[in-house]
Amino acid sequence: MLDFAILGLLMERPRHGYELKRALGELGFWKVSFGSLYPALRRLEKREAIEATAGTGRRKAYAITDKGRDAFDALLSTDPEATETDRAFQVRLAFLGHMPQERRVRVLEDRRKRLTTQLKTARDTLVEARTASKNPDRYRLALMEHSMQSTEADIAWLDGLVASERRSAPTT
Amino acid sequence: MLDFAILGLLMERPRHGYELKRALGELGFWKVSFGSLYPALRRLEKREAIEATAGTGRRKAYAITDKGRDAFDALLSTDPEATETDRAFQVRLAFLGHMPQERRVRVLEDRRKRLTTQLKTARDTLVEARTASKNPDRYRLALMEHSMQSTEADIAWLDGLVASERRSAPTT
DNA sequence: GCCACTTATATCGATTCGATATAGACATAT
DNA sequence: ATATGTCTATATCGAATCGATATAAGTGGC
Repeated sequence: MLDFAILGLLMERPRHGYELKRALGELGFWKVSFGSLYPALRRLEKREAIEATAGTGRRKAYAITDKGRDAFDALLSTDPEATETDRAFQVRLAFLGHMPQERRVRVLEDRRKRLTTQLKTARDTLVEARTASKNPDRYRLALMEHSMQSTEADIAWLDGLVASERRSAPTT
Repeated sequence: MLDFAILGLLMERPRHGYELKRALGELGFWKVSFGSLYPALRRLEKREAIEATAGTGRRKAYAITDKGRDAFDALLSTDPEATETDRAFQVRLAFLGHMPQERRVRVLEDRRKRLTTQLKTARDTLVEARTASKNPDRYRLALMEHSMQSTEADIAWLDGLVASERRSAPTT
């Protein structure tokens, strides 16, 4: 997954390790650690998906190779599993621009569907926690509520994305 | 961190592994995997912080020991590092009820402060991404905006918690 | 020159993940 | 009754990721 993210970022232009970390971190949902990043770069080098050239000072500039581009395209066109992580979705979203428009909408709506299911489950457990007089801890209740609110906000956000997607190229 | 969460849940009553997974999952912010859970239980057993007794069927009921209670209290009264993870904070929050009231407010406000800083940084990078005419990818921008909105929502939520905290026992 | 700070690459051990194996319990259909 | 399927439950494997730390080069102020 980190590999996917790195390949995606290198699709635009070469970057060195630290810069990749920064670029990923700026997206907001994943502060990758060095302990993840550098081993990932080694992995990708070994697979010949990227290659390092000397940069300024200590820097190593990594560039994506043809093999790497193929790997990226393969990952991009693979449909997400039902078990897809939040993080995996967000990485996918970061590179949605590489997909044809109708697939983009599909990805967004799939995600929406999954979040909706998740929301229903969360709502049920919350109701159950409140009714069953198991007098649940106050802060635990707050956490459940907050998680529900976040999911609701995520759904609304996805709706916004879908809408702007349709605006930019309406489907018949 | 998982160890802390497990100890916290077992402070109330004995539970078996699967139930711990469910209880944690219901809080919404962490779907622990089996691959994390069972090794964690082994760790805690080895440290004699918990002990297993036979339950119904295949079940093993885990109960916290005196050593475990001590360990939990120690973790609870340790101040969070500046580098504290989202997840770590939420675990801490789940057991905030075990703390004296004035410490609770402090924890919440510390967290608020950190989120505010984080928000400022995020806002800056977003502005920079938009202005510097690096014409950033549309979806990457959307991710940044979303992450900011989430942080804002989190802050508002924390404010709510602090308010209700003060209501329930105002400070002088 | 010296100090502090930021940038940058790297590695270590431990935690966590995701997938999978196994099997008992229980309901429903045949 | 028995086959079938679904849910519960414990467990393990290899790999990804984390968090802390080491190291050193570059940068700016004094």
